Amino acid sequence: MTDVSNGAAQRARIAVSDGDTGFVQVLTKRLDRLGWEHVVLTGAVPVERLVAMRLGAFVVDLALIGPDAWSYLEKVCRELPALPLVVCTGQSTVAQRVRGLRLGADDWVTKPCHPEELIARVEAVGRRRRLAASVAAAADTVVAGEIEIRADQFQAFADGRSIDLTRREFELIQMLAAAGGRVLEREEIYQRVWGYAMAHGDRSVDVFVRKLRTKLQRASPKWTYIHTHFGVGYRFAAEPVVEVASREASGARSSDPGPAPARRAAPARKPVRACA
Amino acid sequence: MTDVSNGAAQRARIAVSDGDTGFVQVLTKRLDRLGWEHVVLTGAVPVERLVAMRLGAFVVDLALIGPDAWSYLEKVCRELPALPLVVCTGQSTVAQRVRGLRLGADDWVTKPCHPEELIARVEAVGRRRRLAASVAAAADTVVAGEIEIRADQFQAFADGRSIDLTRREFELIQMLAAAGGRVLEREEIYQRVWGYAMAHGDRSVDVFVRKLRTKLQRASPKWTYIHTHFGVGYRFAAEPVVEVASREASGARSSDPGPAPARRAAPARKPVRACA
DNA sequence: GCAGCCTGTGAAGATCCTGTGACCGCGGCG
DNA sequence: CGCCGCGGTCACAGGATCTTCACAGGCTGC
Repeated sequence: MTDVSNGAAQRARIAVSDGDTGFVQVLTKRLDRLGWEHVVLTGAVPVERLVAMRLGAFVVDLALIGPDAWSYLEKVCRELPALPLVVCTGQSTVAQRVRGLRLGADDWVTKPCHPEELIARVEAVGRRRRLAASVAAAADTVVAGEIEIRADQFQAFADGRSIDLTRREFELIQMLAAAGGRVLEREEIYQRVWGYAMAHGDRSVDVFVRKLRTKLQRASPKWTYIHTHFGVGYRFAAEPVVEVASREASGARSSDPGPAPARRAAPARKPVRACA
Repeated sequence: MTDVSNGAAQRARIAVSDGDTGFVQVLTKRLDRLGWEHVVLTGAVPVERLVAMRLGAFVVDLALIGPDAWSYLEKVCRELPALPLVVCTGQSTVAQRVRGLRLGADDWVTKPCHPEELIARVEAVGRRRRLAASVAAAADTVVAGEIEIRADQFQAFADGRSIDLTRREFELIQMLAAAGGRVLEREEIYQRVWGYAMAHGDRSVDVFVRKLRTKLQRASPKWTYIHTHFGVGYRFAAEPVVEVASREASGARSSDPGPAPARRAAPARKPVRACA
């Protein structure tokens, strides 16, 4: 299982990537006094290195990144959704700020800016949790039921055969599988897989879940992997399909409606259903 | 148990407390377009009312609150630590902003400010909160009697098996369980779970309590969890079903839906009531 | 013991949510 | 240039869930 993270929290480690050396100096002095560990970066550090740093927060000046700033920002947000990220720039337009925030930045400050405020903002962002939960599930392989999700191949396999997932499908299943059986709301799923805020009414998640289910079912008919929680979202968990003697029933969700006084005791234990 | 705030919910509901009607108008129009539910507040709304609103975010202009702004802010942060809070003001000094952020505000924007940016910031805060919540969710499990209420699954379990609660049912039981054994009046329950004032004569709470009792009894027959306080409301507490050694079962108003129409048994005593 | 309000039940609709299949635009490839 | 795989959007249909009602039985207060 991939999952989670470092949870523990040594001292807050913050990375600052900014071109204004004077500003950085004042800032680091202040951080020192507060007992924060800090790293000063001087350019676009590859995301993998960021992951390895186990940061507690990341302050970045887009100007220092160069022309690829946006894609860099997007990548950081995608790979490290749990990393508190504060963008710090000189001039910037409303549109830029909105774009950055929607991509996943947690805050955006415009210089000139008082170091104390920047620190307060970083604190505010990371306040309630000190988990550099690197979803960096990146390098490993997850096995669930009959399938195997290999990050290094961007593909999932059943019984050794590729399931032929497209890129999005793969990202979706990987994200779900990495959640460790928790129910994830559509918005969270969207945010993590697509990398930006979900528009109201967007059904993409549902559609891809269907595509995934179809392929999974074809590859591994005896198991169900993605469960719907009505009114909430989806949950990933490999569960064997309990088939009551009947024939059909690929459907899965169906068995027992509820308070129904009649039926009961068919399945010795709860199989697939979760909530709905 | 974290508090209820915005469980996870329906459409994002945001409260805006700002004196600049023009700004508010533009903002609400924008929110409408995005499909967000919104409430406009015109002054310092008591924290209890905020709790009942089940907000997904709160934008507040300190100037509108008056001289007690700071203590108000502090109170809101203390009572609703999970509520995404964005302060919005006209002029402000670095010291004020730092103070506000330290107190618990998630962001602080200074007008003039483009509505779009404010919205993007609110979204960013909400997103961050949600991620944090989902990680912390694991710890958010309440156990009572034989059942276990898991926030990360939006579901309750008895003996490891899902009780198949629907979303509302789950929110209701979670809310009741979070009350720590206090008797809650219907109105309060309704406010907290549904998020708005209960219409006179609305029986929804009763209906859902029944549904819950039915499912709980099916899953855990030896315990009673929801107790009626006649003329008052309901109280959640796991109590073993008192079995009178002899024949009849304790009458307990929630006796048993199953065999139903048959038994009646003079209730030797009412085990359920407490004070009323 | 009686009248009157309060709560427990069941069931019928009204609503909202998710599953589907079809359709479109894009970009890579032959 | 046409074909094809992939992402993304729509509108519709089937269900699941939520509300609302009407009725019956159980408390309370007198």
